[in-house]
Order: sequence, then structure tokens, then C-alpha cells
Amino acid sequence: MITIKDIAQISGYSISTVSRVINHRSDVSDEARERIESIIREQNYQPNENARMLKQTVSSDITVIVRGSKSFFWEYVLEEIQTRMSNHGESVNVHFIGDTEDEVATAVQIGQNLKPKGIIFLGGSADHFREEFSRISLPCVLVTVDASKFGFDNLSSFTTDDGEAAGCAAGRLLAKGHRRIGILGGDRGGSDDDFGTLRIKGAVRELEKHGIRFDFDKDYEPCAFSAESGYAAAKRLLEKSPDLTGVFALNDTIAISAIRAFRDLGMSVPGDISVIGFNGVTFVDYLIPRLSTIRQDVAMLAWKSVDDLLLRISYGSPAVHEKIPYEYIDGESVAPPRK
Amino acid sequence: MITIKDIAQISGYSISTVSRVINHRSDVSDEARERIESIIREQNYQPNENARMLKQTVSSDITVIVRGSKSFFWEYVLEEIQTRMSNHGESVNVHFIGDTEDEVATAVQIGQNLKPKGIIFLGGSADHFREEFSRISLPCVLVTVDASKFGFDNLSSFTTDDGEAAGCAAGRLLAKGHRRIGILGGDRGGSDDDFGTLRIKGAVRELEKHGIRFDFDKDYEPCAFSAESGYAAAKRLLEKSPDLTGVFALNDTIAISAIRAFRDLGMSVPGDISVIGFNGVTFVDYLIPRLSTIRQDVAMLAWKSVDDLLLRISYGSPAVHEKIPYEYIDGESVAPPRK
DNA sequence: ACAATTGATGAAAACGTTTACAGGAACGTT
DNA sequence: AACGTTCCTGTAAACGTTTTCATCAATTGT
Repeated sequence: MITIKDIAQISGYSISTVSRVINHRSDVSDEARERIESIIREQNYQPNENARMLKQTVSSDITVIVRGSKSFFWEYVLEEIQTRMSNHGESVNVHFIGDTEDEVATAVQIGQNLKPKGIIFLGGSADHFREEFSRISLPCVLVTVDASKFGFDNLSSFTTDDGEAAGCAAGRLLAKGHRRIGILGGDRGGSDDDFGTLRIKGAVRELEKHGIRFDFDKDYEPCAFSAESGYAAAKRLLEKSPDLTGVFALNDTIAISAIRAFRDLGMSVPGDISVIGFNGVTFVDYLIPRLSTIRQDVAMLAWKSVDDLLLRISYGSPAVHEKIPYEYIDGESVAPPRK
Repeated sequence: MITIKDIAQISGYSISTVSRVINHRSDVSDEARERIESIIREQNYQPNENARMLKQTVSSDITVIVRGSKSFFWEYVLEEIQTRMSNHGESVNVHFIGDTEDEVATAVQIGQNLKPKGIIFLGGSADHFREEFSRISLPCVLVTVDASKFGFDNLSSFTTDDGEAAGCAAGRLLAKGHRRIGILGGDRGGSDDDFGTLRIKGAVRELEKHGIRFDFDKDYEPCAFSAESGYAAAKRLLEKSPDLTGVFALNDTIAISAIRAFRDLGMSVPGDISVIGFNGVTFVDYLIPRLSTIRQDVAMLAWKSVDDLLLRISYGSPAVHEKIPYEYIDGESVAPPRK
């Protein structure tokens, strides 16, 4: 491997001067700079990042930790974050970790090694943000879990109000005249901060507000957030409750496969049964039928997260906790129930 | 930050002994090991990866470099690679880079810093694998571009024969009786190794084999591999050639949005026009209509890549270049043309 | 009883950088 | 002529590890 030492030797300058050139320091003569730069290019020299990071106390970029199964939704948020960051001239590096891993522990590791200026958590679990988080002193942002209750002054959070938005979805079905409404996806055992649980609770609350008692045994069917699992669950749900006229699926993937399942059972959507999804991932507008869903304002979510983080990095502004708007997308999968 | 030195001090042992414990060396007394391990736990000590990597010549894992826009297809391959690796007890770390970046240059960097045992390239551009690649001496695997012609003995490749598979797709339309067939997606200016170009050429070749002269001006419409762009292109294509009865889309996303576009133009799929996709991403089986497509054997692609890489890492087996099978998935989006 | 082997440990030299500090040249100011 | 600046450069000490080598004690073999 070719090192800074080699460059120094070849150029006739000392290691420190070469280092200064690499780091674009101003206190180098033009002559030295040109000479060294040309040699660096010619020798194809790349500074060793490990050695660099070992010495430096803070690197130049920002880390995003994405936790949980990769979904269209995260992809989408991530993309917005990346564009927004690069608009600000910042570079981000992304770490994916599994559902079973602890993002705070990962963040501690990363803080030590990559030394980012700040961290954004995508899809954190509230459980992990207890004491351990105090070991992190960097500015951080948590997306989709409300962190106000943790009270860390270096942790902002931006969330869609999952409960309220799910209530809105249920409300749409009610407004169309549906009374027999089922819920599909997630599982009921989750913690209070789990977005699945929040959506279920929010939808049920809305139904009960309209005088409908929700029967979990009959009208709810848990499933994972995948097409396979949504398809099977949709069939099970309809077997239990053949009289349902509307279904709220906890995300779009489940909604899509549920529509297919209903059709395979000989029903038409929205003729015989209405389906509403959640998230509003890009391609739902191109499906047949176009999916009715709750679209979260992902661009705003990403923008606010990025801008808040950068401001806090630069000016030490205090952490904030905000809700991000959502809207109902009126597709073709919801209609009034048959009389 | 708490370092190995601190652990040494607290435990009363020397730095070297602590290091030996960290690295699970055998030449440490049980007494020392227990003592030190407990202190490490209690102090929450994490070895600094930078310092570690600076010293070590090879790390314990494998790097996957994914280039180009994130697509369902890559997600899918990546997932299979990860499961296969973890079956072998290997850990992988993944790097995403943009369409404009050079994956070989990235690999050189990574080779220097992360020091993986091997590298898998997902979606490489043939252009980059010329001289520069010779700077990499690690075992590597290139997925989806045939690397046999480069002649590097540390570079294997596994590819679906895009041309042949696209020919198969076109063949299906022909077999159903279609004669007016359009092609949607990619662009014609790509290099000979670009999978888009290969698919276009393969399909056209098949058509011409059956005596159909393909008119690029009328029956081809380029577009990006996204739903938005596919939707618009599909409309343009039909405007130019309203008499088409079959369309081959270069990937599933384009196919899905094309179906929607045709429907919005008042046509039914497959009644008025048949559509066939490419890739066979998981959820196409749940769409309405189920998409007819070419499914690449992603699991095999991933398995072969992983196994080959690991074998070459362990035993220095020679590099190989293999084709991966594909199959036609008979969905609901293809039917004979109306008389 | 003495040499040879084994086992556990520590001292110190790397790894490739950055950076605090010091030095020297060239220049302008008193 | 002495001094203070300014500009450029080099020396050397870090950063937190791993690893080679040496040491010393305890065990084994003859």
C-alpha cells in the first residue's frame, strides 16, 4: 500500500506538508501544493481512512441508521433524506440493521468509529432509547417514534401521528357508509410505541367513537408486513367474517395483497369490499385499482429531520418534537357498501 | 472514551493480555480471561474499530457493493445473499453507490479501509472493470455482467443471459399469435454490457427470427426504470403505434405502470393488449392482473455468488463465469390478440 | 539434578495518519 | 542593527490497537 510517507519521500517534502495538502490547509506554498498534488494523483494515493479516523475527533458526515425490514417506505424516506442532505452539501452514510438489533448500541459503536456529526434513526424501537442513549452526546433525530417523553436534550423526533392517521382511514370507510370494518396486519402484542399498535388502536378508537364495538376475535387478523403474509391473512379474515364490507390494512403491501386475495375469493374491490392502505408508497398510484391510502408527507418528514439536525449541529439549537402531516389519497379501492 | 489501556489498568494486567482476551486467543490463563472479561462488560468497553483495522491486514467479513438506483430486484438479490452468507456464518456489509460513481474505485477504497475477505459487485458497469480493477487482488464476484472477457483471475461472474431471456419473453408473445409487438424501457445508447441494451437486442433478435422487422422509431419507446417514467412512455408508445397488441417492458415496474396507462387509455389488459415484464419481483404475483414476466432465479444467483466467493477465499479456487437460469411466469397479462 | 519444553505474561514496535510546537527565512518596522 | 511578523516547513508525539519477542516460572524428560 502506498502511504503518506511514500508521497513525502517522492516529493521531497515532509509528511506534515503532505498531510496539509491532503486536508486543504492554507498554510502551504503554491509550489509545494502543486508538486504534491500531482504526485498524489500520479501515484493514485488514497489516505487510509482508518488511520485518519483514529486521530480525528469528528468526521465530516452524518449517519443514518435504518432499523427493521427494508420497506418501500424506508426507501422513500431515505432517498428524500439523501437528496436534502446533498442539497446542503453534506454526505450521509447509511447503516441497515436487523429487527433484532439494538440501534442505540449500534449508534454508540458508530459514534466511536465513524465519528459522524449527527445521527438520524429511522424506525427506532422506543425500548432502546432508555438509559443507554445517554452514552451518546451527538445531536440525533428519531423518525417515526415520538421521543418527547424520553427527555434527552440531544434527541429530536419527527413523527406522523399514526393513531390519528389510522383514525382518519377508518373515518373514510365510515363516511362511505361502512359499518362492518376489519383490520389487517401487525400484531396486538406490540409496545405502545410500535407503529402497528398505534394504527390499530387509532382505527378502533375511531370506530368506537361512531358507536361500533370492535371485535378483535372476529374482525382483526394479524400478519407481517409482506405480500405473502398479507394475502394469507386477508383470506383468513374473510373466512372468519364474511360480512365485512371494508378493510383497513396497516400498510400498502398488505392492502395490495388483500385486494388480490379478495378477488381470488370471487369478490370485487371496491364493489363487494373496500380496502384502504397506509403509507402511500409511490407506485400505488399505478395499480389497478389505484389504492386508497393514507399518504405521509415523506418529503417534509425528511426535510424537517435533516434541517433540524444540521441546525442543531451548527448552532446547538434545542431538540424539538413535531408531528408531520398526512393526507388521505382517494384511489379506486374504496366505495360505498352494497345495500 | 474508554480504551484497552483503561481495561489493562483496572484489571492489573498488561495491554497485550487484554488484547489477547478480546481476540479470543488461547494463550491466556482462565483466571486472567474471566477477570478481564468481567471488567470489559462492566466498563462497557468496545474496541476501537479504526485502530483495529489500522493494524490488521484482513477483517472478518465480506463487502457487497450495490451500484445504481435501488430497485426491487437488487433488494431481493441482496436479501438472498445475506441469508446465504449468514448460513455460512459470514457477516456482510453493504455499500450503496450512485449510478454516477465508479464501483471499482470504491472497491479499492474499501479494500484499503474495511479490508474485507472478498467483494461482491451488484450491478456493475462493464466500463469500470478495465485496468483499474487490477489494483484489487481480493477474490471478487460480479453479478449480472459477464466478466469472462476481462480475464481477471480473481473475478468470477454470474449472470442471467439477458438477451436470451428477453428473446424468450418476445417468443411468448409471438407464440400467442402477436405480430405487432412494442418494446418499452431502457435506452438504445447503452454499452453492450448494459442489461437494458441486451434485453432490447435479444427481443428484437427473436422478432426478426420470426420474420418481423422491428421499427425502432415506431415500436420502441425509451424510459427510466420507474413507474412515473414507464407510465408516460407507455402512453407515448401507444400514441405512435395504436395497433400494437403486445408490449415487452424491460422490467416489472415499467410493465405495471404500462398496464395502468393502457387502461387509462380505455384498453383492457390482456384483452386489447398484452404486457410482459422482466425480473419477477416478489409482489407481481399479487397484482391485478398477475403480471406475466421473466423470473430470474435470484436465489440461485445469490447462492452461487456466495458459495463461489467463499470457496475462492478459502481454497483459492479459480474464477468462473456462469449463466443463471430464468423462467417464464405465466400470469394474467398475456393473451392471444383480438382477431 | 540439569536441560529442555511449555505456558502465561509484559515491553515495545509497529500501523498511517493529524497536529502542537518549534525553527528558519524573508520581510518590514523601529 | 535589533526586533517582530508572516509564511512555510519539519520533528515528534499522539491516536488505540495487534503482534513479535523476550522473560520468567513451572513442568517435563533424561
